Amino acid sequence: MRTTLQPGLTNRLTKYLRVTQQLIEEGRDAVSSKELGDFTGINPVQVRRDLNAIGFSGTRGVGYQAYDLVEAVRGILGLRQTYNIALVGAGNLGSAIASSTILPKRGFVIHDVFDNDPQKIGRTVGNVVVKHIDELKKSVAEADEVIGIIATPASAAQQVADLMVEANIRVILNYTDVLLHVPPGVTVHRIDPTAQLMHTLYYLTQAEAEEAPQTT
Amino acid sequence: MRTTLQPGLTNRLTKYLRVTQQLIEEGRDAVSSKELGDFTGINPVQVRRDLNAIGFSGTRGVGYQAYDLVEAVRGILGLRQTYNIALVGAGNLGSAIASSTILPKRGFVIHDVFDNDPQKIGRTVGNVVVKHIDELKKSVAEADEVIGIIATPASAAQQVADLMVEANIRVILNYTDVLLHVPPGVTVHRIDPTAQLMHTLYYLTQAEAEEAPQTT
DNA sequence: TAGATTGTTAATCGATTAACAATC
DNA sequence: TAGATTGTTAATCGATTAACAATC
Repeated sequence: MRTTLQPGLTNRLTKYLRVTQQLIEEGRDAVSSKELGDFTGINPVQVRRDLNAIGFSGTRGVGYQAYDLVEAVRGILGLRQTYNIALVGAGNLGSAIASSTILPKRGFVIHDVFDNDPQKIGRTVGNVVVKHIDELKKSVAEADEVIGIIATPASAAQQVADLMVEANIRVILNYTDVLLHVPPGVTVHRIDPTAQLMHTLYYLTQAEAEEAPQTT
Repeated sequence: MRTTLQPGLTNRLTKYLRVTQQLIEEGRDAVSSKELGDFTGINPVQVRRDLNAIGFSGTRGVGYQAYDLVEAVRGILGLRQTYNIALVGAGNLGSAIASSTILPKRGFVIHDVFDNDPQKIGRTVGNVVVKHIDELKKSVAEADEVIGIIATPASAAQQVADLMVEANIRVILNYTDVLLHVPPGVTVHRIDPTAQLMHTLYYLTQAEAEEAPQTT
């Protein structure tokens, strides 16, 4: 019965979701389209149209009920389940990711951590005991993991990606700056802040204080 | 003489830049609009139009000369200079960021690292000696830093942001999931992979294997 | 009541798609 | 030559902007 939503719309919905969740943590009850626009860089009229499009109404003069909004969007995006994640790399970066609450708060669980350094196998990062990378395929199958995170040195990234693809991982978060080559059907997201920096600095230096919303 | 380019265009140019730089590292000489499109999620026709718009031409049947493309885009975006960065937080995440080559490769130098933990002051992360957070304002002024990175626990993020604003930092990279409140003129970029994950998972589960380009 | 904010329309603008000639 | 890819036009689609009535 549910129709597939447009990419643009789902993309924006995820942004409203994260901002609203954070505002709730600050103790907020209602949120306006203007606020959502400010924090996401999306036009407030577009925000209202989007919420309308998913059948969610606000109150004139007040805004949208924050908690209900979160629930509505989670339902529509099919985000009521949790997802297990396989993390490769137990160095500083991997440890930071495994210990952070950002992912678990949104329904993502770092279920397994892998490394190839014998010194690190058996140690605990976050709540998880580090396993040898050779066990990746087996663990991924057992825990039904579709998401993999690469937090290794750049030199190992493609090799790890290959292992993940072979293990049937469908979404890869790549924290290195290597351009991973993967077959169609596997999605790679590169976590690299420099694009945003470059874009912002262009406006800072060239246009001196133009627009520059608090993006993503 | 130089006109300010459209936000959409500069945003896309930064993506072409990073992809092309990486392809050069792989030893590539030429790059096609189709490849740039695949790795950035941008339509190849748009890629060609954009490169045309900045006066950069390719060779039919071959593609665009990679090195020249990088130089052209860097020139247009005003990215020939380097920028000093103030990083706050010398834990796992801060250490990982300070040791990574991603930023220096693109002209961003982690010039100062700060923490408030006496145990960490004086230690070296990356190539930098950790200073006490109280020295932030002075160091930022001395090294002319306009970019700040927050890699602290979430509970300290807003406080650090306030210090950065006071020190005249103009662009903040926020690795926590706190929604920072900053005055107009200061841009915040939140590094949070969950929006991308949620978007991709929607298509993976609802629409089973629709589009899903290698974004960013 | 007055202020704030939603809901909605119309106009404009920017991006995507399709199609194809030009040319390396 | 044949294949690949650029350069460019026209049509469509989606997002932004402006403007304002409705209503809490």
